[in-house]
Amino acid sequence: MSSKIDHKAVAALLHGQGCANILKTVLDNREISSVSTEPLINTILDSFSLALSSLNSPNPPPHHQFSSQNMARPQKSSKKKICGIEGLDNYRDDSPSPPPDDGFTWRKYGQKTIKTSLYQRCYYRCAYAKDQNSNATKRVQMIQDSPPVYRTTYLYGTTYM
DNA sequence: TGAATTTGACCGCC
DNA sequence: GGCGGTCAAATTCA
Repeated sequence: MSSKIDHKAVAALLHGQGCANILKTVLDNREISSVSTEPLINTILDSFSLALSSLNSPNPPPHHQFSSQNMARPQKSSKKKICGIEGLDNYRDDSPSPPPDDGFTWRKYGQKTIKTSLYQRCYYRCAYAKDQNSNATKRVQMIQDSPPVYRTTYLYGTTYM
């Protein structure tokens, strides 16, 4: 039980670390004028809040991006072909650029044109999913062209076979 | 040559 | 039947 919570906390911390790296890159490149840093800062703070909440309580905290409530079709995504998963969590992040390094190594396994969107959605899976017994996946989709906005949806699934 | 990516097909849910 | 998500073979690249 606690291992599940630890995994979620670690995942949230890694996500926050990745966002911090992105923020650092943005600041290093003086991209402040073209890229808003506020969403990144909020994401970092949210990641820490999520991690702390995961450590303190098995129940996820209310969260503006913790998307059970904002996901368009959360039931479908959580049911599809993900067998034996407990505590499947979604974490959504809208950024001006796709995160180059968010703490995980991702391997792309699919790309689809979404009916309700003009842009294609890319599907990534943790490259070490088997080693870490993790079903973490993420979906990256451009939702806006100018200025570019990429919606990254993380799904942290832990299997107990 | 091995690893990563691409892409069409398949599966299950609504 | 339509759609989104995943699989797996084919292709590309270092």
